[in-house]
Amino acid sequence: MELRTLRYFVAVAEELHFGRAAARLHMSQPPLSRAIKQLETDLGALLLRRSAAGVTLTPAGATLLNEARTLLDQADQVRVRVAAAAGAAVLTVGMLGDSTDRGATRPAAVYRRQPPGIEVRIRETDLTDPTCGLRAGLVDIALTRAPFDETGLTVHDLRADPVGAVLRGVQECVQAVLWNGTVGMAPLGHDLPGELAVVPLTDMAPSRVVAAWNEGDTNPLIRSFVQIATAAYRH
Amino acid sequence: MELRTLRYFVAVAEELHFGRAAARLHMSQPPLSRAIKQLETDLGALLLRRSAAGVTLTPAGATLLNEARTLLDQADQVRVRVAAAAGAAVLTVGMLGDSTDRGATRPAAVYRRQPPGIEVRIRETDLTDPTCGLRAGLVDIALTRAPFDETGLTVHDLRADPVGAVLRGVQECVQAVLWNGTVGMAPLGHDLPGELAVVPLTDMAPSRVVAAWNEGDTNPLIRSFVQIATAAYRH
DNA sequence: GGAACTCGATACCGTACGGGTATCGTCACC
DNA sequence: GGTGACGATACCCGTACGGTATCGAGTTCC
Repeated sequence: MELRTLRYFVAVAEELHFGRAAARLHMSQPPLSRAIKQLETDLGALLLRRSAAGVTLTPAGATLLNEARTLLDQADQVRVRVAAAAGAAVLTVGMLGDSTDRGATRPAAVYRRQPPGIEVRIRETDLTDPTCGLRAGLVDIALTRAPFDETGLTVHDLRADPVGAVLRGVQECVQAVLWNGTVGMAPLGHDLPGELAVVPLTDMAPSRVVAAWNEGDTNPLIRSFVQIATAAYRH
Repeated sequence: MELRTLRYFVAVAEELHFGRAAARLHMSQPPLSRAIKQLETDLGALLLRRSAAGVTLTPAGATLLNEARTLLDQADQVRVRVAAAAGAAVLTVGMLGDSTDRGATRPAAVYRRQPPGIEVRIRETDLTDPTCGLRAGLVDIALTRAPFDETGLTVHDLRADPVGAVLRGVQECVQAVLWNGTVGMAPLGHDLPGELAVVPLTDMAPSRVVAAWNEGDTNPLIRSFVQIATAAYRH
């Protein structure tokens, strides 16, 4: 029973679907199945009932889901506390305007609960700099949207919004195409002003919300922040 | 940062000596050094100061020692709670008379603290059956002394007492050798009746206190009991 | 009722990491 | 300055983790 295995189990137990859980964990389904089975033999208990109707939790599985969540939370806090004891007490987060809603509130709250006051500074930037001042050293970590030039940066996917075309009417479309060769596009899942219509585009790569930081950055708060942000961006 | 790595760190932080910690973990020193270094880069903090005078904890290391201990304790309790939820609620422990002092009290106490009352039954046996009725199915796990016939059993070392020769006087020795080719021997670290003297024997394999259980036994309480017993036998 | 689809399990493979032994570098300490 | 102790380094090997391809069972739909 390792923390990684518990993360796997939590994913499966929350999705109740091996395929989706594997996608969420950025891995393929077979090793995930195997890991869960190993966890079951290790604990000596059946955790999941696999049936054609879907995956359900056994009593042991339900218990483990609760326990594992708190254990993983505590493990995250261990990282933060050690970082604080090591003296790294400030984390500056850069954000684009359009993701302000959910991105930073939760991680900031988690950090503020830590005993030795770690400071999280939020720096909002406009859309002209997708890296929110990462390269300039203005922020330690950026919550932003791909794609952008990733050289020298480490990028971690947080969420993939499907993309839709923003429309007002036929004339508008024609005008838009005439002007710059395309119609307006926006990630779905947001509320747009009332008179606008959005048509989902299925054959287009979804818009990725990502966390990015400078490749060699040793600030230990980055990793824990990414973990918390990952959880926060999953509704 | 995995639980295994944290166990490694706790061992080193408690021993303040890589070699002894490696011995305690039943592994060699180089991979242990490497694992600790990896943990340090993973956490982004220096945990230990290595100097010729010895190993000392940094502030970050001291914090991690505390945090890791509680996290590992909680991980052990997760195992127990899952086992309880799966319905395995009874563990019978067999013990030899001479190890009663420390073996079972601590694990039993830990188990009694668990919410869904897991029952730990203690069964003491005399020295005629070193496996305390393991093969007969009378107990789930035995705390006993090696060596004995280990076929079909899994054996886990808990402690290695150096062996001493028990003496009263020269005549006694001579008599003993004449009688059965040897003098009396006993593991050290125990209080013997006052008039007896004990001479440590250095060239003799130490007496191993071990936990043993039937090889295919799936009772999930066994593993957590072994972990707790291991900790309890280290003073 | 059979064809197609869904989804977890299985088989198999390559690599990476965790473990081992051998050895080095560097301090204390005679 | 020689020697011993101890952590770091170099190197090797086996396991185990993650990958792709495929199977098998169960549901759905025509």
